[in-house]
Amino acid sequence: METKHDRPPRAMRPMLRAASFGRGDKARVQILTSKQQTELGRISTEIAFRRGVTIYEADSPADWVFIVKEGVGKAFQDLSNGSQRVFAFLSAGDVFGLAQDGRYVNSVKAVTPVVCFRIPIGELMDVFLGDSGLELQFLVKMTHELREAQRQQIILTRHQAHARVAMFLRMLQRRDVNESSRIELPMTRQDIAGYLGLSGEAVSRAVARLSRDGIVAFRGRHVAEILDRPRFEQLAA
Amino acid sequence: METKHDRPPRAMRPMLRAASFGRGDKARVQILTSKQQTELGRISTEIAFRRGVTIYEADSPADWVFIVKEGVGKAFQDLSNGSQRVFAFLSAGDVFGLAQDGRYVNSVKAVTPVVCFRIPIGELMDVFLGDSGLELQFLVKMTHELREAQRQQIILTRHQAHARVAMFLRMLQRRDVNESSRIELPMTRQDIAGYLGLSGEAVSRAVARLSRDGIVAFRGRHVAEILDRPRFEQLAA
DNA sequence: CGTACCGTTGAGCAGGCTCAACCGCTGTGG
DNA sequence: CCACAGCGGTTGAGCCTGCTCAACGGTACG
Repeated sequence: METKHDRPPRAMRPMLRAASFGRGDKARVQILTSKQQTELGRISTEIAFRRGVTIYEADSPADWVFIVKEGVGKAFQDLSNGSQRVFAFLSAGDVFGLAQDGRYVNSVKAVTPVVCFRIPIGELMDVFLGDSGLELQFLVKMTHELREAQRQQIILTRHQAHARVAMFLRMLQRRDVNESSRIELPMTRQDIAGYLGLSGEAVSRAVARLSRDGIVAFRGRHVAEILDRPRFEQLAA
Repeated sequence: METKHDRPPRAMRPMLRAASFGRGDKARVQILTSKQQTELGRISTEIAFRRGVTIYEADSPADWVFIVKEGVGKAFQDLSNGSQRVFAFLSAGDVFGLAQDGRYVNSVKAVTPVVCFRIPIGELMDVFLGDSGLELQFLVKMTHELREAQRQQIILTRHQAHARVAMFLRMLQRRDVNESSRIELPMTRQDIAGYLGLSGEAVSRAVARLSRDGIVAFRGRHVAEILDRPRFEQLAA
């Protein structure tokens, strides 16, 4: 390494790799301009982690955002059954640490030795809030969507069909403002099957089972009603 | 409905619903300020879709971004085996249509009658590009991540373990700039299992099978090499 | 009122999970 | 230097549940 400059050379500055919105690049490429790199570099510090080290734990206060410079990390959650759901392997140019409710949602560990750029979330937000802030709201929204997608990945790794359907119902319930026990399902069973990664028949049987077990009652095909909330929550947990 | 104003009343303006970064709200709430709503309203037009109508098709040119005002839609892809993977059910306050490479990645259909705010992508980008544009790159990145998560959902609904492992290997291969047939796997088999939603044993057996079938050779535990590219691509498709 | 498609139910099959034993590597302490 | 403990990985046996194929019933829409 020939780092003989006071300011880090180009290769030492943060990279963000992604496919862009516009026409042109389909590959995962660097999307920051040199100027943007400098701006990020100004507010970030480099930090190294040894292999196997926990970079942060889920639910801890989210004070920093990280960008991977080199090495590989994993973002994961420990599930109640003792297994571990890995959401992503993080490598050079990946961001992690964008939080929800001021806390990290995943844990992150170093799979190999990892070097990151660490950015105080407050300073990053200061940069973002420069103008109308509209864009920030879209960023928030996409981050939210990403978390939803991760939650859905958990659902998809659940094996029991009736548990998947219960999680699906709870998702719909949460989406409404009023969390009544009455849930509207405007979509078809096939749509649900496609969403849950099940066959249509499996959804049918799962619905029948929830009904038979007295956990959820179905008033027609598009309305569900939670009967046994404790068992429902346990299934959907 | 009492729409007697020239300018749409508050309830008629775009909403974005999400959980925010900061401390406070854990629920899915409106995140736009009144001013931001007005700004969006200025560049958007309302458009209604009848139930069952296709709002856009995957791979078609992405000229608009949509925000759901009311109703329910689904974002999906038709898979090669004839089934349909549903990535999300879209309801009030959801955004869709942020593209990759100038084209939509999913198809979207109206599950119920749907009303959307439709925003020309060019005008939205003009608003976003107001200042440094740094924030936009984060938006791009998170959108990219979301697509990755969706791709992973497809993997998770693949039943055959060796197909999942093949898709995983191809993902790692694509991540490297040089798409050589030699693939580094720094993570443990258990990490892979957690990522693919499989047991550790299933990963072992899948690896053994790929090896036995002459599709992939494993040089130690952390290096794979594609031997039969056609069959590999077919598996990972 | 008719015709699709959605939904339900049944029978049989297959692939992944669990439990369990064993191998091999690594790091540690006697 | 060697013995051992611990963990990751592999392999085997048996069970479980979701998929496939198939037939039938119901609903919604023209």
